[in-house]
Amino acid sequence: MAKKRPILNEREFFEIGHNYFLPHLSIDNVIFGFHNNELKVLLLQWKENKRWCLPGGFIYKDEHIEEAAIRVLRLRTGLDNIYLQQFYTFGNPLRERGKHGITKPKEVKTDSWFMDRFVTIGYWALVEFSKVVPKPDEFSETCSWFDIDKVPPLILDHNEILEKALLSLRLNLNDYPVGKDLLPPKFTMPELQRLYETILGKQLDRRNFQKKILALDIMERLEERKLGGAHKAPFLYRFDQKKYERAMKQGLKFGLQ
Amino acid sequence: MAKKRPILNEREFFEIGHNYFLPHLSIDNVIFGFHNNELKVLLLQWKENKRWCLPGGFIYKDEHIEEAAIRVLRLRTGLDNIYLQQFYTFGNPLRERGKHGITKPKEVKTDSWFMDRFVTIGYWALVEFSKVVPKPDEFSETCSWFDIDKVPPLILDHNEILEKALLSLRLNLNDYPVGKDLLPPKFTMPELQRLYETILGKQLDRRNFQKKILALDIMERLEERKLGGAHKAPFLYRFDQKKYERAMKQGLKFGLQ
DNA sequence: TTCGTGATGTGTATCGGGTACACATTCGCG
DNA sequence: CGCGAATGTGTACCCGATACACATCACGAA
Repeated sequence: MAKKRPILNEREFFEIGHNYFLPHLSIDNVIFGFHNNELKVLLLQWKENKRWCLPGGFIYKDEHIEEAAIRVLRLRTGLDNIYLQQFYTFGNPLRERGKHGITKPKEVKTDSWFMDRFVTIGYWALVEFSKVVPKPDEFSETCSWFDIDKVPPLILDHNEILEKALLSLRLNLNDYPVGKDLLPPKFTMPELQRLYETILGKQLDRRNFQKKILALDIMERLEERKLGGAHKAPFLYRFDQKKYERAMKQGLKFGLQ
Repeated sequence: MAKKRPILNEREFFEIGHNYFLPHLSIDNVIFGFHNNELKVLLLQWKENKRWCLPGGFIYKDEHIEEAAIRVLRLRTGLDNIYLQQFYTFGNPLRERGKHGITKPKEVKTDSWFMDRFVTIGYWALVEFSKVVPKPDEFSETCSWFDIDKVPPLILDHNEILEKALLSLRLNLNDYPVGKDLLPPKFTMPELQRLYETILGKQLDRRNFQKKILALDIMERLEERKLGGAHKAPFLYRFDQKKYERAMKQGLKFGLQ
């Protein structure tokens, strides 16, 4: 699966990267997390112009595009075995870094493939916030989480890509228990509800939410309660892998509108 | 929008096509039609090896990928102003014509970009069967319709692409009145039902189907009936553009499971 | 120690869409 | 002219979705 890949230094990357990567084609990952009752997305800040962007990368000539997306995710988060969902491919001919004020490093004398027009394939992933150690890439000085509703203007069409990822995530909410990936192993019902409310962008009825989620029969209530809050202590829950797999076989519906 | 593009002859296409098209990147269209109560898909047959494939094409260096898809659709069907839905991008590194017994024409002496590994972007379209004049491309001798369940083995991973298109179409059935594009202007309720049954791959109750479809209030019943059948003459219906637009504004659901 | 606050835990009545189903009608054909 | 087969139409029921109320309890303030 994971082949040995050449390691290029920065100058080599710009000058001869096109010998190793597919030209004109890139990957962009929208990596979602959930923390403090807020949906977050992982962004990088460029050294050069201080602007923010989605974590992305390129595809080795003999690499599956999904492999490339997995590689990018691993490099930025340290995480493996994460489900990635391809959601759209963006192919505006104006997707060209030079047309958006991005330049190659001054040390690079030759023309660079990096400045060409790029078609980019978008993937999103759901990760457990606390497990992530954000790591900038070679072009970035920072890699950090942003509240989904406090995302700054991003380079190129990355804001549009993020929007489309969120739409796709919403659609997937009906077919996949997103809490399984976005929450820590033990969580409370209010936390799970807040997650759904954030993704859907609207309020849900507490009692009906609990009824519906529990009816799926894919999680178990623990004896423990979450103490420390200023109010009645809520129960902790945990996804039950066995129950979950059994339910998925029967074709589960998570439709919460 | 539609820019002037150079016209390449066959030899030029193979030998210098990479100067005009994005390398390693292609478009494949899954074009659906409906005729004789059967869902159909448009396929091409290669001159060279007589094998069948999806109509596809390449992307000019300054062309939007969707523009390319529209261009391919127009070239094969003669149709314009058709909605195209991008559904998935296929990026297996083994998508390389040489690895699947496809060769370049013998007249072409140089190596050809055409034989490289390709990532392909899949679109599907719904067209009115009777309006289409299937037209083969330069590499094909035939362009014709196939029943969706009688599709032969196709080149590369085109069967997989077709499968995925069908899945995507099924999902879209809930958000879009497919009959509007796939049926002639006047149609009967049984015809519309057969269309849904074919796409969903299962039987629907006649009375409930009619109730649900009419409840959408996007079509009108005409006075005419369709004569000639061996039984009671069914009414003809027509989609009403005004009603349709009004309904879409309110967020319509075509959920037929 | 007690009490107030505010969030959580649980149950019930109602509404509406979805499903199942039956009988009358009518066109073409033999 | 009557038969067969498909269409036109209406009703009862089921279940999930929604709306909603009251009891419980952890913390913190008095």
